Amino acid sequence: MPNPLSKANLQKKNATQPKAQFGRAAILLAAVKLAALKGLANISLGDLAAEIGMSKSGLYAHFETREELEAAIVETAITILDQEVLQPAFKARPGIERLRVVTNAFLSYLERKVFPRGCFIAAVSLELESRPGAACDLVAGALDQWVALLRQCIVEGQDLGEITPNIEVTQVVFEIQAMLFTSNFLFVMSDNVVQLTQARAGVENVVTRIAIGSDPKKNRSKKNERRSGPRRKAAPPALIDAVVASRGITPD
Amino acid sequence: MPNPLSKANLQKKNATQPKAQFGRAAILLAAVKLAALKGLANISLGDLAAEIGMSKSGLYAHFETREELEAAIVETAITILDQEVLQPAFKARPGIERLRVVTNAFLSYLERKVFPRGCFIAAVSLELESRPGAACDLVAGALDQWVALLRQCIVEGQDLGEITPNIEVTQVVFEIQAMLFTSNFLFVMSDNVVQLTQARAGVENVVTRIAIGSDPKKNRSKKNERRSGPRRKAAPPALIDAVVASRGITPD
DNA sequence: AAATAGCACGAACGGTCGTTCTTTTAATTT
DNA sequence: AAATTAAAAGAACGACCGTTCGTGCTATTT
Repeated sequence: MPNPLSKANLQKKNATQPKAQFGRAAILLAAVKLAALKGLANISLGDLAAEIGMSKSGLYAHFETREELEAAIVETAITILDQEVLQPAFKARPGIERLRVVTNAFLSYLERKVFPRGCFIAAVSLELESRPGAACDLVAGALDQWVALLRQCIVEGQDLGEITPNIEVTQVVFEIQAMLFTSNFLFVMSDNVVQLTQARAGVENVVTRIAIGSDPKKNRSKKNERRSGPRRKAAPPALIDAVVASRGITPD
Repeated sequence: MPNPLSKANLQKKNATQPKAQFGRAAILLAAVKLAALKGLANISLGDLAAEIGMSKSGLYAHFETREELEAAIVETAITILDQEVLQPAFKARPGIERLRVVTNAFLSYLERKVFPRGCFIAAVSLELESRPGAACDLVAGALDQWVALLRQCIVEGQDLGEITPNIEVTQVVFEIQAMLFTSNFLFVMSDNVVQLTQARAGVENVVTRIAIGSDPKKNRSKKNERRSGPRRKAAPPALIDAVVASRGITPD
């Protein structure tokens, strides 16, 4: 029933506007970026809508509720982390080699600022720990996957004879995680790549301690120049920005 | 000009209520606890007022604005951290001994849950990093103090001949900080004291690597049974709860 | 050509937020 | 005893929040 007297009809505009046409993916990428900057709980639908240039109510064509949006944001971020860090690790050779690949992949992912404020999962995990729901379950699963990958590297190294069987694997995993996790924190706080280098050296110190057949006296600086070397090129632009730009969205 | 017809007069209650009488300190302790649970930016004046049983407007007798309240909260938390961790460290003997004391003090401060969700400074530092102001400056100063203390321990150890002069002090500080910081994160996430033990072992592994005159072959499990032992007693109740209770405030 | 379905809009809702103002009460000072 | 002061209450404000609703475009399907 078309009503020619409706308010909307009275204020009809030229009707030649581009009518942007957003998709779930474009919204989610902007939302992930915003959530990384301000925290998952601190994004408002108004801010998000303004960021991508659409109205608040328009968002409800894609997400039934705010909670569903948050879960979708976390899911998107986990997918990015998976592509950036976990997948490259799974493609690498087992053992210490894989450990070095995951280390470099994670630090590169920090250096390139795939997320504007460090690892997204680390940023939201503390916040979500006290707020159960779908989003919380997703990050818990991602954290489990992450720890399992590190543990797998150590056990593989033991099976291959690279690593002493006489260690507490859990302790080693803790120390490696400590290097990477703290690197994330300090790099965000200081924006100084030295924090990334120190994490690399810290992991290497742990590896030296548990490795078999490496002279424990003085081989603490080189030794990984070719295997994990090709990853040290000029950093491409941050993933989120790249994808968002490719869709013609101007975030700011 | 007493107005006997005022609304307030009409709903006058028995007027024998205790009229609690709060002070800045009592308000701040409850506020610190609330901020530790929900994040500094996520406390509302209404929640805080309800928590301590007074009205929102009553808070404005003590704090001119919300920002001032936030700064005061951070200042209070820093004072607690200082008393719990830094002061005991400064009283200890220099060098490795002091490093062990600060390590144990920090882990004990986590275990006793002085703050309900781990180290308050660590929790709010990321949040404040993107929100300049008085509160941000305070945590930045506290972090600097913390790093300076760890560095001081290492340098002292070198001067005393306990630690090899042939190391990069900054790298060692990074690794020690990594153990403690990650312990904080994982302990909050899992509520499992194993994370504290692993941090202690991790620090000890670093110390073993840089120490002079310690047999690097097999002394990786005991060796700190007496020096840092006396601190492993039954944990007293959390500081905040204790102080709040002593003032007769029932938080929940 | 007509009907349908998916996006996106503006307006409005009830609720909560930080803040201000006025008033009452209790304690202290004069 | 009167005056002053500080602590706290209570009501109200404008702004913003998530959400709903009715409507209008535009492209696809019938």
